[in-house]
Amino acid sequence: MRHQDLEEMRAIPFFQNVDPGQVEAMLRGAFLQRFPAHVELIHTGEPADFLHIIVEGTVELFSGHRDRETTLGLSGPGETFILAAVLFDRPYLQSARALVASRILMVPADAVRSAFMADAGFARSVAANLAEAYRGVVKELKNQKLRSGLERLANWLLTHDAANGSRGRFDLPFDKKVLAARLGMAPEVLSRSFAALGAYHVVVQGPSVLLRDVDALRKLAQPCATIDGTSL
Amino acid sequence: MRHQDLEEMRAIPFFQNVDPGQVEAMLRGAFLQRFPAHVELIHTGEPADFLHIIVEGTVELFSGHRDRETTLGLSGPGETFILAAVLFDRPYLQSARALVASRILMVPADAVRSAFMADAGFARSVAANLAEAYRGVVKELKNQKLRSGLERLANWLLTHDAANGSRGRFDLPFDKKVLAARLGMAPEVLSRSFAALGAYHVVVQGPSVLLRDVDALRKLAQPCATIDGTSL
DNA sequence: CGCGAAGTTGATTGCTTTCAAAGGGTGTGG
DNA sequence: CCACACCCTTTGAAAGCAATCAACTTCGCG
Repeated sequence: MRHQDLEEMRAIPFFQNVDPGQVEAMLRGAFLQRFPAHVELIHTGEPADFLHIIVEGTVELFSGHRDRETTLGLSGPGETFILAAVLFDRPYLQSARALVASRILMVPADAVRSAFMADAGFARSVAANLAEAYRGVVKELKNQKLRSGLERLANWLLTHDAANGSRGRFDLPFDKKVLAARLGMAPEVLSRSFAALGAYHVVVQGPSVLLRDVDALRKLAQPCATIDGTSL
Repeated sequence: MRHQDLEEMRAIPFFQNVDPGQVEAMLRGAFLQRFPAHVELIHTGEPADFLHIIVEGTVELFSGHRDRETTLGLSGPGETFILAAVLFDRPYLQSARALVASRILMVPADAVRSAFMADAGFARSVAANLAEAYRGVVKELKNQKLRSGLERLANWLLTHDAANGSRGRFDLPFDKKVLAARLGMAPEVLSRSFAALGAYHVVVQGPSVLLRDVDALRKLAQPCATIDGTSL
């Protein structure tokens, strides 16, 4: 790894408040890898050899069973996956693929476990990361079980708009196909849902989205602090 | 708390490999409370004042939104909830109610946070607990999104039978209403699903379940290590 | 013996998926 | 530069799984 890269890696939030010696030890055996779009990074059921940390890009977490497949979440820069499996040497529960060309820091699992055992600061950092991840999945489970597809879309639009300056206007950050998967619906349903949101003055043209009546949309969506989170 | 109770509390797995001084500090401010059935222990959205540890009984984790309600999981003796919220002083994402009369150890949140900051062993114990909880929710999300109601029931039956000696015969540990909620379906649907499993030689009479053809059931259920877990 | 909750069964509705087909944009190779 | 292929997206039609509403039965318990 280049010196400049190393410095960038040390700045990752996950490594803050961790004994620098332990960070060095983890980075020593790590790879900073570039992956092209669509490449599968890890596969459900395999042993957890590396902790992955997204430096740049977007990753889709998904899993299949029989002939079905479902998207479990999207992750962006600064986020890790899949820490829980790496920590206790368990098989991955999810697969991951790069949605766009991405840079991923791959830290050997045993280096992570060593640091976890040796350094209290890192153990706390790990716990914080796991706590956030846990809360994220719980929110997603509630989102899925308590809302209709239309409501999930409405809330995603509001959350995404808020995260982008509340201008009531933005471009979708990825294909509608991906958004549909993120929201847990078939692409056809997303298309129909966008059409249905016309009644709430949501105007969609290609990737551009215009929210002309945020209040009406909010009334439909009923956003909720214990469901709507910070994930993509 | 009585001396005998204190000893029982110290034996909780969650407290193993933790500095005894920190355990004492946490237990000092803790309550060992008895709750009758149906009582709500914590409520979604409220601040996390206590870490709850189930000593005896069964607790249902659930949450509501608008006029809907969904069960997110069931927990039994030895399990904690909701650690993630307590650790970082965030609002509960889930509500909890006792399904049967239960004994719950309630540890003040600030005592937990103090121990977490002071003791590396406890920090690791917390991380382990969160990792298991995280994996549990991911499994549940996959169970919900990748399987039909009938498949969820079939797998629950197989898992529960295996956890009880694989005798192909057991009694339901709680009302069918609760099982339906656990599996994410309306009680009527559970009833119909049981009827449908007659074709696989599943015989149900009241609370008693008889699996007369485990192979056929397994073929339908297609159990999977990355979905089927250890939860109730 | 009767009340009430739990469970079953039937009928209906609705959300979502699936299958099918067509339009639209982009990139490549001729 | 155009033709074509391919994928994304949309729209239409049909089918399915599950929720809801309603009525009836069963069981436990006072």
